[in-house]
Amino acid sequence: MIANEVPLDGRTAGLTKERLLVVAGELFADRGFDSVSLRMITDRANVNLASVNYHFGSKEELIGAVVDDIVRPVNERRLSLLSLIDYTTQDPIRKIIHAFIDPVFDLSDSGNDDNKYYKLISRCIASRDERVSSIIIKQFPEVLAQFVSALTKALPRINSNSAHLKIMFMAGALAHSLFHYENLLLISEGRFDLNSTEVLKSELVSFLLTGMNAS
Amino acid sequence: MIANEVPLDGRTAGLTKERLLVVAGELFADRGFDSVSLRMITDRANVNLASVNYHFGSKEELIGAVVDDIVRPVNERRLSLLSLIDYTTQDPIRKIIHAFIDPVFDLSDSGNDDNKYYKLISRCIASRDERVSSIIIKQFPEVLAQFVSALTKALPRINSNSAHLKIMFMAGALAHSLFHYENLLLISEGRFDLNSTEVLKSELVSFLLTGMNAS
DNA sequence: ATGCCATTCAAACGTTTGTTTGATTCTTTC
DNA sequence: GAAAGAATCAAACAAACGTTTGAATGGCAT
Repeated sequence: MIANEVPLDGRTAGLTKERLLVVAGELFADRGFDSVSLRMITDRANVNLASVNYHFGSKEELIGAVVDDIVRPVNERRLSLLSLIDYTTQDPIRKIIHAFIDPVFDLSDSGNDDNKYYKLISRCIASRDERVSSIIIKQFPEVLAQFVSALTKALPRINSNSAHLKIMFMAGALAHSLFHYENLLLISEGRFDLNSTEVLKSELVSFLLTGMNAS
Repeated sequence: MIANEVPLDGRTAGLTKERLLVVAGELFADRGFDSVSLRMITDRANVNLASVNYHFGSKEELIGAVVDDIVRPVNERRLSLLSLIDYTTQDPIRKIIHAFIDPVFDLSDSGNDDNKYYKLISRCIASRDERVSSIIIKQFPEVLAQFVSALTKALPRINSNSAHLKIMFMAGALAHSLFHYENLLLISEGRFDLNSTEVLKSELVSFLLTGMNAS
């Protein structure tokens, strides 16, 4: 073995597949799923074109794997955080909001300024692409139902329609602001001191917090 | 002349171009810009394939025309409504919100349940596609700046960062809820009585109204 | 009627796409 | 070390794409 390649888990198996997932994620985050060809992905990943179909079966399944890889952990974390909430303590609504948005903000790209995970997850949340929403649609109704239930516990007087919609508003504000975070920095031309997403997050929380309590 | 085709305005000129814009808008709204081929459009519009390039030059310019056709009037209406606001009267924030969202909700598809304009405009708002955002990006900074300015007049204590972000939150909540309105109805399986977007709109307004006033 | 210009049309163009193939290389196992 | 299996590779595949072409068609002014 020449060993000029970095082994991942002993065998090279899994290395190519892993690289494809990573690189595809980066490109999908930047340009969307359709605009990125398999050749772009395999070139950048330094793997053979055929390896996509070998490891994943098709481009669609690659997209599915990339989306599932980022959406599933976020939704699992959301439900996990939600289940920990004690509704007898103060400010349960704040905790509900954090349960929804923290797993997204916590997607760290090791301090990188243009966080590919932010772009990718917000692209997924906002997507109406059949290939993406078919994955989202499997998980989101459960997530939505749980958060509606949580909101009802925290605000007994809220009705179901209103609760559903408020969760959607939250999802939209989250996805949109993260998605266009870069553009916002560009437009502002430096007038903005949002050097980290911390400001964005705290503004979002206070915005949502009052919104949730709306009549 | 066999006259088995329906004439529109005496001459056929303009008919084809108009039909292309309409049909392309419908398909783009449903499936996005990439997934829709020129052949789908021309088949459904009953026009020749080459007419797209004849009338618009390219697919990209067709997309641009469709997007501009829906985005420009909305933004013009927004600025127009915004300029009418008297900040000495009560509740200027409510008027700001209405100036932003009403032009979108007013995009009527003659009472059609699945309003193609809603889908299309929300797709545009949420899009990061270069071809779309290149059009959005020309208009939105001005719109954003005007609304930030308006928000500052209504809430003198607000800072610029916060104002910018709140406009983005509003845009996100608006686009996302409109975009997934159909899905929301599907998920709810009838439990929802959102038989019109009126409920959505009033919930959105009250949500945004309190959110804008957040600390 | 004739010539002119705009429009439409069927057909083909060259690319690019995702996918498949069959041979080759590497790794593991006995 | 040889056989077996997994993974990689260059090459080619058919299909779909946006675009272009050149002829055919239409209405309209002269």
